[in-house]
Formats: sequence, C-alpha cells, structure tokens
Amino acid sequence: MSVEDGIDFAIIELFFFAYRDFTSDPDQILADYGFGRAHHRVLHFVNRRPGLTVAELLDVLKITKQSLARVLKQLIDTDHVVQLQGPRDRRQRELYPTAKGRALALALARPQSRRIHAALQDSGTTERTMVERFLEAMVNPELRAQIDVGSAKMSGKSHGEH
Amino acid sequence: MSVEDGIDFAIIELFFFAYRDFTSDPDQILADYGFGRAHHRVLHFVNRRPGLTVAELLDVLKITKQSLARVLKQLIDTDHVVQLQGPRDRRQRELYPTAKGRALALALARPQSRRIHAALQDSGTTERTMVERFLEAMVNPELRAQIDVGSAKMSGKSHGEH
DNA sequence: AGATTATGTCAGTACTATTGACGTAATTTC
DNA sequence: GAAATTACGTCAATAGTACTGACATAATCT
Repeated sequence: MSVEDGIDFAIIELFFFAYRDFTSDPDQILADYGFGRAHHRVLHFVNRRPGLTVAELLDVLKITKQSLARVLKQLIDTDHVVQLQGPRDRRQRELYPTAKGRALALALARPQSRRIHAALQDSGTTERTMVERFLEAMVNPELRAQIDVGSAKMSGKSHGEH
Repeated sequence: MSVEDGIDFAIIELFFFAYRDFTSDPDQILADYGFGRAHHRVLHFVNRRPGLTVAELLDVLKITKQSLARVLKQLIDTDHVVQLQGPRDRRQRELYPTAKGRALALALARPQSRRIHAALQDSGTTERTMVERFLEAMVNPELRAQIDVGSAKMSGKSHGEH
C-alpha cells in the first residue's frame, strides 16, 4: 500500500512532482515576457473573474497587497490588465483583462490543459469527476467558497461577465 | 463541463488551490525551526531514499547545487541529516536522516497525509488508485522513473534500508 | 599523467514574499 | 457634518529560494 508509519508518502511525493511539472509549462512562456509565476496567477484570476476587485484578488491569492503591487503594476503597464473605478464604490478598482491579457492567459493555460487532458485521456467522466472531487477536498473547507468549479456555482457569484 | 475555449480551467484552478493548502500545513511547523519549503523537500527525499547522493538529490529536486548548498548545510548543522563518504566512490556523499531528522520528516508529513486521507475518506480503493494514476500521469514521462510509487518499484532500486 | 567526475564554495543577481508605516480618497457611522 | 473606517497605493527593509558563472579539491577513470 506504499504507506509507512501510517503516512501516505506515495501521494505526498506524487503531488510534489505533478505540481512541479504542471507549473513548468507556463514558466517557459512567462520567461519570454520577463514575467514569473506571480504574474501568471494574477492574470489567471483576472481572466477567470473579470471585474474582481483588488481586495478580492488578495483574498484569493492569499498574499499581501505589497506583494501584489509590483506584479499587478507590471501587468497594467504592459497592457495585459486594466483597472476601472468600481461603479458602486468608487474606492474599488475592478480588474479586467485586455484582449492581450486574455490571449496570454489562454496561451499559459493551454499547455496545462493539454497535460491534464493527456493525464485523463484513457479515462471516462467518472475519473475526471473523481479527480475534481479529490482536489476540491484537498482545499481547506473555509476556502472552498473561493472556487468556481463550474457554471453551477458561478451563477451564485455576482461578478459574471460585465 | 466547466471548459471554456477548450481549456480546462476548473482543474487548473483546483490544482493551484489544492497544492497551496497542501503545503500550508508543513509550512507552519517549519517556521518554528527557521526552515522553509526547501528544507522540507530535502529532508523528505533524504528520509525517503536514505543513502542517496548529492547528485541524485539534485536530479530529483531539479535545482542547482548552489541552491541546495545552503539548505543542506543548515540541515546538517542542525543535526537533521548526516553525510557519509560513499563506500564505492569516496567522492560521493551519501545522505542519511538522523533520528531527529526522521522525526521532523514524519511530523511534516503527518498533516499532509491526514489531509489526503480525509480527501479520500469516502472513497474506495478505486478512487485512490485513480488519483495516484492521475498524479503520476501529470509528471513528465522522462521523470517518472524518479518516482517510487510503492514497494513494487522500490525493490528495483539499490538504496533501500542500509 | 591527464581528463573527468563529485562535491563544495564564493560572488552577484532575480523573483516572490513578508512586516511596518504612511498617504489619499471614498464611504460609513454617529 | 465631523470622525472613523475602508480600499487602495506606495516606500523601505528584510527573507527565502532560485539562478549563472567561476574556481577549488579530491577521487576516479582513461
């Protein structure tokens, strides 16, 4: 069962290797832009949840605003992201991807999606669902609300297309 | 299907959240020792593959020796890891965990294992196998040899107990 | 003997993250 | 309407992890 001392070393190790290789694909592309992983994460979430505010982004990424500042500034300066004043609360800055930003987000996601697809290629819907369920169950319960797994949960949130 | 533009954003995002929370448990413990994630990874592999050489460790972690140096030195100075001159090749340094090192490695692995167990608790052997297969398939094919999934592949390697 | 290998180390740099402090504008509260 | 709070931005200092390049030493191989 590959369990020693009651510890599941096998999956611990697999998770490490899997995530490392999973992130290596976009890393190569990012290097061409002088960007790092932090830029990727910001761009990903801005693209996924267009119109989210700075505070919401900080909450999702679980980093400080000082950490976000540099990265977000670079994405704005390079015309990948734009900030719009919040309509309800003018203190807020709603973040949106530009066409250029969407294109980069897509380019970064493509190899990752290909890798996932390849890993699931011989599997049916069952395995895909199981993997999704497993990954979701690995997330801290309090934070599961942050996740938009599919269109079902999406509708509950207020930041849709805009 | 939560797939837009043919991109599997759902699993991409789940993988990010899952890995973030997965690493957060040991991070808290490591902070008490003044260690970081790099120390965890080194200690993990030294504990898992006692007697591995510096070169093998570098190959598994995919980092440079300069990056390893600081971390490994600290683990040796704090009596978590010992180096023994290689028996066949005296240039090599075989790395072994001390009792203290094994204890820490175990303490770090415990919450991760608990999390995995909880995520799989309602599942049978099938789901566990599927998750393992998925994670393994996410790893670059060339690198799968590095992984000891279970006792089956373990026996093929030369570094067992010592 | 000379080349190669395994490891260690010094120096400089980059990226991502942190804490703490302060400023400004907008909203909320009393 | 004045005061407190909130959302965001920014400056400064620090830490952890990684990189490239260069050089040194000892051991092994050719």
